[in-house]
Amino acid sequence: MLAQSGHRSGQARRALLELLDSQTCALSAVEIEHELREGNRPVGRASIYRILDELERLHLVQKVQVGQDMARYEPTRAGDGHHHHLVCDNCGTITPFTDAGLEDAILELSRRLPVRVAEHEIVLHGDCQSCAAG
Amino acid sequence: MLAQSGHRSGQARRALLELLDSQTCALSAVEIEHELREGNRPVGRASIYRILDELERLHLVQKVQVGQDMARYEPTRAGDGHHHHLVCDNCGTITPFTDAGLEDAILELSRRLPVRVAEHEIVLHGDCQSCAAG
DNA sequence: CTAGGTGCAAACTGTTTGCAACCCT
DNA sequence: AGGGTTGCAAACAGTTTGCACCTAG
Repeated sequence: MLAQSGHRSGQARRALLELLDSQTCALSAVEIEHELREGNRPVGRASIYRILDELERLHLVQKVQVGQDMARYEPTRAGDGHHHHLVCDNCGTITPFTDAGLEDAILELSRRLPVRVAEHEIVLHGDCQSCAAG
Repeated sequence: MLAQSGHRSGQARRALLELLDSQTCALSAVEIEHELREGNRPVGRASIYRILDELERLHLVQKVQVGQDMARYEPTRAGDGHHHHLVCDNCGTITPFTDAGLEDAILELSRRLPVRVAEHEIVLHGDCQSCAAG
């Protein structure tokens, strides 16, 4: 965890990084606060937002606006972890997925556009498996 | 404007629909309120949100979470109006774009996934033309 | 020792809700 | 006339900020 980009360690920061690293999909700030409290590493709300903001600037986490309510954050892993989200409009469940064809299309599109595309975020809306079945 | 899905007309609703129809890209609730006030058709904040919520349920407008702050709304036109958004991380400008390859990829992906995909939303992050140039 | 990190509580902002007045039909 | 519709203001939730304390280096 090379957050040595001119930053100190600090317990809150460490706890948050460990939590994020153990997660596979996006977490909201509230969920993070709750998880940390459960794990006996309580961290103030303010610190959570401040740290996440910092990590985002360092491109270590990405803020994703899946769903319609609160923001979610997830670590930007090297590529094997790259995925997108399917949100169930019925129950709100968020499911990650990957698709090579989609990535190719975006790559090609990026070349066509007269801008520098740094990140992309894809959100599919629909009914998740359990809701579609019911 | 066939909002006759069991709903009445009302001036606020009419004014909002007319405004949305004249726009080409997504508007935020605050922008909508401002625009309506400018056009001498002031509509209460609450009504704006209520109407937008209703229109979304009727699939006449789509709520898009572009950027990181407030929600934006735009009419769901038959297909010619379908587009996605590129948001400049530097100045916040939002630019619409379309890409057939992307749509194809999503269509194919939808078939592969074990869920019913109703809508999709793609947001590219990067630097817009003016920011990249500066 | 001291600059940066942290927690608390108050301030902010976008969104929602309660309620009384209003106006299409 | 009557129920959906609207506006106002207060309530909410997530996020941000001010400030005093603390801790890593």
